[in-house]
Amino acid sequence: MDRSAISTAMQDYLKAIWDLTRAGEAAPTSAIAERLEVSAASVSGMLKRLAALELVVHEPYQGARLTVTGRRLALEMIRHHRLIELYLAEALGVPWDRVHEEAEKLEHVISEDLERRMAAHLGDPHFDPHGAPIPRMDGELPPMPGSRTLIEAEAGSPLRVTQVDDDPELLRYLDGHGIGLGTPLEVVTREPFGGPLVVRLGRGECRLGPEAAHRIRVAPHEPQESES
Amino acid sequence: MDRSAISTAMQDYLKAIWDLTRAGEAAPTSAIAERLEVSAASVSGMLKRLAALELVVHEPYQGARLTVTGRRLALEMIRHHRLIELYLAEALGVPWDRVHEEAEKLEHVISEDLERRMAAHLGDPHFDPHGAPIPRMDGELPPMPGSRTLIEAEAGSPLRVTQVDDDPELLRYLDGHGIGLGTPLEVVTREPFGGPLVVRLGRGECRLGPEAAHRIRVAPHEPQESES
DNA sequence: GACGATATTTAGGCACGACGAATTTCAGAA
DNA sequence: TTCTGAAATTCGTCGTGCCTAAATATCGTC
Ligand SMILES: [Mn+2]
Ligand SMILES: [Mn+2]
Ligand SMILES: [Mn+2]
Ligand SMILES: [Mn+2]
Repeated sequence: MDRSAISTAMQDYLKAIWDLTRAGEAAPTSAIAERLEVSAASVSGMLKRLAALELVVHEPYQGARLTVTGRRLALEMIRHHRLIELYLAEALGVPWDRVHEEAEKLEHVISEDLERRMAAHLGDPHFDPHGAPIPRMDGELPPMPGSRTLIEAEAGSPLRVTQVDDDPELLRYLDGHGIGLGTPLEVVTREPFGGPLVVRLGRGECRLGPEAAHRIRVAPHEPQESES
Repeated sequence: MDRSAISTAMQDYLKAIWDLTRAGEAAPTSAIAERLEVSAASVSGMLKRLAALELVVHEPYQGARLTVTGRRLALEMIRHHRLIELYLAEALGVPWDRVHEEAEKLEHVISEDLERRMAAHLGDPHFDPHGAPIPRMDGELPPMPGSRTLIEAEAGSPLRVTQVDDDPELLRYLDGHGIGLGTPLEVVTREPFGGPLVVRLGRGECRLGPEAAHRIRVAPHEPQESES
């Protein structure tokens, strides 16, 4: 079973299910429907087809999980997606808020040869422009740095940005505040009741809404590890 | 009318019609069918749809021509195709016998922004890896060097290869003989009755079948124009 | 004016994926 | 346990898109 045997819509379903099952639980029909912006009826129908192909296990009313083959195909698409995002950003200077949309189309049509050439050109990278890990060719994910959401981070210790959400609007918002991957920062105060987070950035400070802070992951910053 | 309004199959029909009408005559249904490997009935049906969209003019039983809009869309796809071919060859080292297949899929999904970035990266090139002209953004074709088929070339004068056919098999054959774009050569003798062509290449000679020679275009070689 | 080549129309098929409405199942509250 | 609302599934249908074989029509030529 290789990807030419399934449609691009199926490939997108597999990606969504992979993501929704990260935490270990089966992916509910409604969650898949919301993610892909289709009706629940459409999802039920597709799950049946994917189950017939043995790409998912579908326990009716209990959600869906990927089979080994389904996961392989999902990770292949995710590898394509993230490699393409990084390639576009690095080689062609596409800004990080536009790479996702482009990759969403290209991921389904590049050949395995092109995938390998892009990876080689980039030095077999481990992370995409948003800090998400790029699955290896063998289907393994590179180890992630221990990280937490900016919401969960304790105030007063040095942090650096390790990952941000895909959403173009968020990315442009972060650009406007000078926040990118690797940016060192520190939580100054967290206002209660969903108030903004005050963050120190270099010498300045800025306020981030909790919606944004929830979509930024940070890890402890080790200043002695800086280079150049 | 922009390309997102038509399917990739329609885009491929427009490309085929553009190519078949190069010589000025309308494209016969059967020629389109052969080119795209579909039945004549399919072509008649598609021509009707394309005519309804005012992308072709279809005089029944008299073949099809592109309208101004149809030509614009065809040339946009051809520009994508040839730019992608060159980009893959130059930036990623994809051999010239594989770029066509890859471009055939990518041409339909890249954004206009990506098209511009690739072109800029390549310095707004005029020719693809096979020597075919790359339509400009405004839809004009760059001037071609005066050239003729190797079959038609007179023996005994210095020539250089300016264009070759897309066909992967031919391209690998040429690779095997050390023939590429720009290669200087000279026709030594032409055997009659469809016999092979004897060609001098550097200090060696080689024989080319007429099928191959027909698909290679050459122009007079000007030795004084060599650089480096 | 008939013939063979070419093209079109007709009628139907198939893959794909989506949807609304009706129905079924589940899980938690009463 | 029974009820009930949320979640999921099934059912019937639609729509797009493209293709084909067979029947029919047209064209150019002899
Ligand atoms: Mn992405
Ligand atoms: Mn996709
Ligand atoms: Mn080509
Ligand atoms: Mn194509």
